[in-house]
Amino acid sequence: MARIKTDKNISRKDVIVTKAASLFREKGFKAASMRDLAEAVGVEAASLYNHIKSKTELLHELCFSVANRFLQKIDEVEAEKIPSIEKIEKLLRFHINEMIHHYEEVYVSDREWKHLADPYLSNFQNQRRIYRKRFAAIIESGIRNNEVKKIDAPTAVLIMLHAISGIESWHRSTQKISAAELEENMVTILVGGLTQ
Amino acid sequence: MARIKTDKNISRKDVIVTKAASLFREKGFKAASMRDLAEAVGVEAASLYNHIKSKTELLHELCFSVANRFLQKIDEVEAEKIPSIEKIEKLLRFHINEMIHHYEEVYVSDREWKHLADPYLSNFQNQRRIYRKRFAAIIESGIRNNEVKKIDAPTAVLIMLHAISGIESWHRSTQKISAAELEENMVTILVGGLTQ
DNA sequence: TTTTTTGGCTAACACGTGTTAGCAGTATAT
DNA sequence: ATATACTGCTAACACGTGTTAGCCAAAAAA
Repeated sequence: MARIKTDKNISRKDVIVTKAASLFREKGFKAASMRDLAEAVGVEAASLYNHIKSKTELLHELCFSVANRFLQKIDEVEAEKIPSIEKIEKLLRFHINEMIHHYEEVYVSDREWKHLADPYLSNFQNQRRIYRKRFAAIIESGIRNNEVKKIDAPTAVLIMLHAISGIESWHRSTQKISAAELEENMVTILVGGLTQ
Repeated sequence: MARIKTDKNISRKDVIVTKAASLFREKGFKAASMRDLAEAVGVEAASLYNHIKSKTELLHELCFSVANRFLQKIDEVEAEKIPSIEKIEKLLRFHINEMIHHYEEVYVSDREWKHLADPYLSNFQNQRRIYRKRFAAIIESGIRNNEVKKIDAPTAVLIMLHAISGIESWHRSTQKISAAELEENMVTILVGGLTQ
């Protein structure tokens, strides 16, 4: 009988959620089956249900744990007393690092949230919309202070967030530049595109 | 008996492919069923098979028709005798307009190609890789000519392509700026991020 | 050691999937 | 008008899905 291996402080459920993130990223939520997941965990499909309620629960957990981290960060950044352009750069760097170091989760949250079921779906979409508005507001205040070009703020947000999701390609590429280089290049281009 | 309606020069297959694009975009390839598609077309599921070979054939057609348009465009742009930065801007504007006016197809090609089956899958990935290399080469020549900042070209490509796929959010948003404004804003930020 | 809880297993379910076979109207060409 | 090619239908298939029930061994608690 093959038990799920756990270290201290990592529940078996956490192991499942982590493997699920990896699988959902690779195949997509719908295409990844519970039998696939079971195999990845080293157990029979039915056994998973000793630890989780449903397949969608896995998606909830992934999506909201990511969303919460971003909301917490924007709370923190908004409260700081620094120029808007620095706030933007801070958020940007946070996004980049999340995408680099929590790749699978962030990617899944970004691409697979469509498959959430209500009420989680509406909830998630709301949080997302609000987050983007708050980000846009920072940019607009940067425009008012002449720190940022006169551009459409929602469009700028859209560009930045999606550009960062391109780190997916970096992860998959064989000849990677270092994470630090990647971060600097992205900041150079994106902040450079806003300022002056 | 409810026939599929067609105008002149539009085959019933084209009608199906178009509806498929819309459905795959909305639900994702795996989650969109042939019965969904049939309903959208106004027919029973089995009837679709008088016009198409399989569900994946629909995905092939969508992915490769988009890919071919982009390859054709980069052929054209590479051949022009203009500064690299202008080539970049031309490609950028082409991408933006494709995403604006052939939204569903381009989106599906971008997000759902994972579900292609070999040999189409390898083929598509190859074309994609080659396209990005050619794009990166243009940027690199721009760097050599001091038209473009010293940045990592593959990273710049990744940013630009993914930023453009963010037009998805524009399509879904209720308060849209005009397509022309969107284009100018994107070019301003992205080209601005590369130059100087 | 004994008892209880935890976590695995097999078997099975109800259902949704893509697809095929065979048939019958309908449009098109002769 | 007759023949032929289209294009729709119903019925059915084989299979993969998420999930539950019921059972038993192993770990944890007593």
